[in-house]
Amino acid sequence: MRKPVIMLRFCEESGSMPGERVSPNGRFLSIPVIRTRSSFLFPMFYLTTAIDYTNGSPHIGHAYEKVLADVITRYRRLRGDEAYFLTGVDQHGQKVQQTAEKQGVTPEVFVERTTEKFLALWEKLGVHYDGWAATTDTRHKQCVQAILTTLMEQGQLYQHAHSGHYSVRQEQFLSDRDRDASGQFGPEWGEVVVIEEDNWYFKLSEHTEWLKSYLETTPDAVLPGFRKSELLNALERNSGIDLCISRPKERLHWGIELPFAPDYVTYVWFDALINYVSFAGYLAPPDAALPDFTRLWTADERPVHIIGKDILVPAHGIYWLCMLHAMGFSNDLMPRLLVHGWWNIRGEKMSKSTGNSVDPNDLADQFGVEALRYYLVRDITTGKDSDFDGARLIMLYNTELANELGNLCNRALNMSQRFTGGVLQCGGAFTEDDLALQSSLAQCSAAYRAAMDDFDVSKALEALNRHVVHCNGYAERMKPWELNKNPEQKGRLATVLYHLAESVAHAAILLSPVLPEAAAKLAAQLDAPALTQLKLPDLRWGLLADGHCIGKPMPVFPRIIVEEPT
RNA sequence: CGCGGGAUGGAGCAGCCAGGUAGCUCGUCAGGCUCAUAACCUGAAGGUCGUAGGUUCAAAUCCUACUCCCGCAACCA
Repeated sequence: MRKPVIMLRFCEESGSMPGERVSPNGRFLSIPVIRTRSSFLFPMFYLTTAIDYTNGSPHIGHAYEKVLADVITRYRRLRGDEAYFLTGVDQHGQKVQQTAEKQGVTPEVFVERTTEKFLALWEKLGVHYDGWAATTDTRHKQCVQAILTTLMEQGQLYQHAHSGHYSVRQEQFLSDRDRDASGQFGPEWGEVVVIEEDNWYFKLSEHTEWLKSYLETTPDAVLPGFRKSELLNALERNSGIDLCISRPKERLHWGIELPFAPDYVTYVWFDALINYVSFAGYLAPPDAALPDFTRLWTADERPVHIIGKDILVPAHGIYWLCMLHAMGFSNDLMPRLLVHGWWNIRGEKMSKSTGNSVDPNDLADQFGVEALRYYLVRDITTGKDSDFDGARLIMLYNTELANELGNLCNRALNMSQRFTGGVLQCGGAFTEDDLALQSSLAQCSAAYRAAMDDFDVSKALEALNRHVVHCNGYAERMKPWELNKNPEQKGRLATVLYHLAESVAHAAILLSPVLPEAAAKLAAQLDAPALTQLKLPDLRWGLLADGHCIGKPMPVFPRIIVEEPT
């Protein structure tokens, strides 16, 4: 069975100009302005997702992974780091070949159609990647072949004849696991014959001892930690087995040809996994229009591969790390594997066959992109599984965004407009309540940052929300609407309103990795669009200047109204 | 004895790795407010943290056994 591969892409290189960039499908993606720093002192943060297999339509799990990667990338830029985000599609393989045949089109045409669905979804969801990894890309093929050639020269590959049971209908070898209870191969396999076939193998077994010690001595090799024990266990059972890396062309022609054996194509993982380096500029000629590999792939800021728990073992945790080791990558150049969980449906694994898959396109249409993005990173602890629930999506959006943050912005700006003509005054003599609010902001911002650094987006949003709630409580206690009735309290009124507006400004910035559009709207209503250009190190009390005039309030998060079923 | 995860007030979760008054959101009940997107704020009820043992001054947290739920089970070349 083929499983989806995940990849990540990267950020703007230092020195590049802000502006528009043409995406692979010819659309324009706006690229955020990156504050440049010395590339020698500050390595780039390189993040990849799995590359999705183009044999079907994207589902909620695909969307989750890409939104998570997008949020993390945006956060790293907010931190002031440079980042590069690579994602893409895995287009080769037998299933694609078969499905294309069924539909009476060439594999090229078929993958182009399917790839378009993914591209359209990422654009819709505001997933802004820097690099697009499509495995049919010539530059990728050249890299795969160059790596194979080198490994061949180094004696890492060998030819071997394998004989076994082969299903003619399914076009695959069968193992004992495929036998039914009576020990026979069932009718679903059609005619089963015993054949012998030559193939090429990678000496995986020569690297497993190294892998074991690498995993045991590297705390952040696999995140979250509990996944590592699973991997180590699998490794125990896996030792002594090499990896077949070829398929004869008579069975599978839709793939990358082995450079030293033209009758074969490359096995999926030896093709797909390499995207992480091929599209990062590994072994690429200077005119390939790819990033500078030495800037992306560094020991100071090791790459992060975001993957689903289904492709940790064996693909990424064993094959990929061993492949890199064989290619000469040292321990301090091994990528970190950030393993996320799954969205289940009513407690069960999502599956097309049971008809319980969820279409992210429909969700975005129904509830809006903002609500969907927020839900996908808010209602799951990174690494664990969660249950998808439309009612919770609505609840979280309505509660935390509409009622709490949206309403805070709305009431703060409205009072400023009505009571002080929209003009803010920083105030002076702070009361205990003022200082408590400032302290809450500082604490929540710190908690937000710590959680985001741990890739725990949900916890970060919870911290942000905590300050918003504090602000609403502050408003209740300070009662600016009462202060407004007493001319002698004008100064006090201005100070209170300033605390609320300033908090909204901070909240907008902290929210921006998750909801960039909403953050921009909040900044616009504060009439301070430059807020969106700030970085975390710039954040301090007093973002809004004394005398600043804010704009008119407008609900940024209109409540989602659920119609009662009759 | 295959592997991993989960079992925490009505619902959904965090906390467990680095033991020390059980926390969050929703829901429920009562009250307050009226600037605001019928939004906001305060208070209350509600939990023997799956079961049984063990370690400890102290266990949701560490150890052992067990029960139930979920997923995976490489190699499939």
